[in-house]
Amino acid sequence: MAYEGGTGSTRAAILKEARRCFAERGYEGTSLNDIAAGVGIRRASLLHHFPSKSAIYQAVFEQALADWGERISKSVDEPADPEEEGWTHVDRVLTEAVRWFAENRDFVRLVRHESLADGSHLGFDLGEALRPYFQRAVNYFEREMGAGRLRKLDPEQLIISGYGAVLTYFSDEHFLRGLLGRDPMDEKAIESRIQAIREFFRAALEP
Amino acid sequence: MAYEGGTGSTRAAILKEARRCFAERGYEGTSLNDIAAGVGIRRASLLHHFPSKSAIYQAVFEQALADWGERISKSVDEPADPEEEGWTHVDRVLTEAVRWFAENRDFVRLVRHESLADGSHLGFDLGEALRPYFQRAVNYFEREMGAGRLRKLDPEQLIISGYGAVLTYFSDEHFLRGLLGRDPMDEKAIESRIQAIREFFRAALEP
DNA sequence: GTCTATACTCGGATAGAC
DNA sequence: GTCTATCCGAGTATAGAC
Repeated sequence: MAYEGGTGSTRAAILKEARRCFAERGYEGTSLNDIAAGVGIRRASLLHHFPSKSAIYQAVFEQALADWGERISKSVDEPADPEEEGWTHVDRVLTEAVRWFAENRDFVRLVRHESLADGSHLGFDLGEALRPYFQRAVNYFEREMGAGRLRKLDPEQLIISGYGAVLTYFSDEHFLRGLLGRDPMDEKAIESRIQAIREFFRAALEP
Repeated sequence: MAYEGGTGSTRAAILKEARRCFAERGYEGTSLNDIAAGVGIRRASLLHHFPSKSAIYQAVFEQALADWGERISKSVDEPADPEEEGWTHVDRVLTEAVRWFAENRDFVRLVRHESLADGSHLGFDLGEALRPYFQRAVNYFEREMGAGRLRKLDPEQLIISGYGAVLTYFSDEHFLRGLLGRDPMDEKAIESRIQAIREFFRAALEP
């Protein structure tokens, strides 16, 4: 749990703006001036709240991963018709996940920048940190495929493919705008994307 | 066509090393010192061959896109059993493409860094530059799906999904190593990946 | 074509006044 | 907690000798 002293609001504002900047331009592409300007304070004042640039980066990730963990718990554990199984269950979790990514593009771009880098700015390994979630998903698919409720495919490879197919759309906005010649992030486009992902995975997974 | 004067070999060495560096650490993460050290000359000497850092970056992309165009022509036009159609054709082109990406990971990482960025370092829009290839693929899928030789899905969305699923594996090496707990790029792992991609798309596309 | 030397800018970080 | 002032290193780019 992060320390919350006196005026936590400045710290929160810094984290918010830093997340935006790091997501947009990556670690090297973001300067303390960029963050400070967004918050409305001076560069030196940032370093009253955090000891260094990389400390800000790490704090942004701690918060982002906490949000992610909370969201996972909600979607996978909590509600859910208990008889929900096979494709119906996958479809619901997938759809909720895609909607969350669409609404949290900063998170997606942050993760993608870090995945593409060599991890030297983050104090820990992002892949290792996400491995428990990954393993849980692998176990789920193994069970459902073994029971014949989903088509038999390699679960690890399936999840990696899904990860790439889903996250790329929301991370590479500028590229897709050029490729498609239209705005890939307006409401209608995002809804089309969600439906396309659902149909694609249904075609691949329904036995 | 790029100018080739007297000692083209230094220029070529610079481009080769620059491609490696930009692919590994992106535009901001690469310094002229990094490139110069790899070539075995001094920073100032780079600027005898290219007017600026961004000019080197642009030249790297020109060359990379030329390689890409050449490769596309070979695989799509040239050989091919003329009666090859439907999934059989897609499978061959897909497999050849994935193998090429596996062997040209610098190209993949270069493209992904640029896709994730806002395009301000490149003199042109990468998405627009690739649009003709994209349109050609879209037209192909429309034809085959219309003829009932492939399952009907949205062609644009399908290609974007494939783009994300295929390229992510070869760009996010460090992340995948942490996620899987093993080397995702050894020969066996890559062969498994290729087979998994083929099976996944076969499941989704075979009518 | 490559080098050294240098100019200039920017980024991260610290010291100390208010 | 925020500021100004300052230090230091790294980065891009240029000038000019060899």
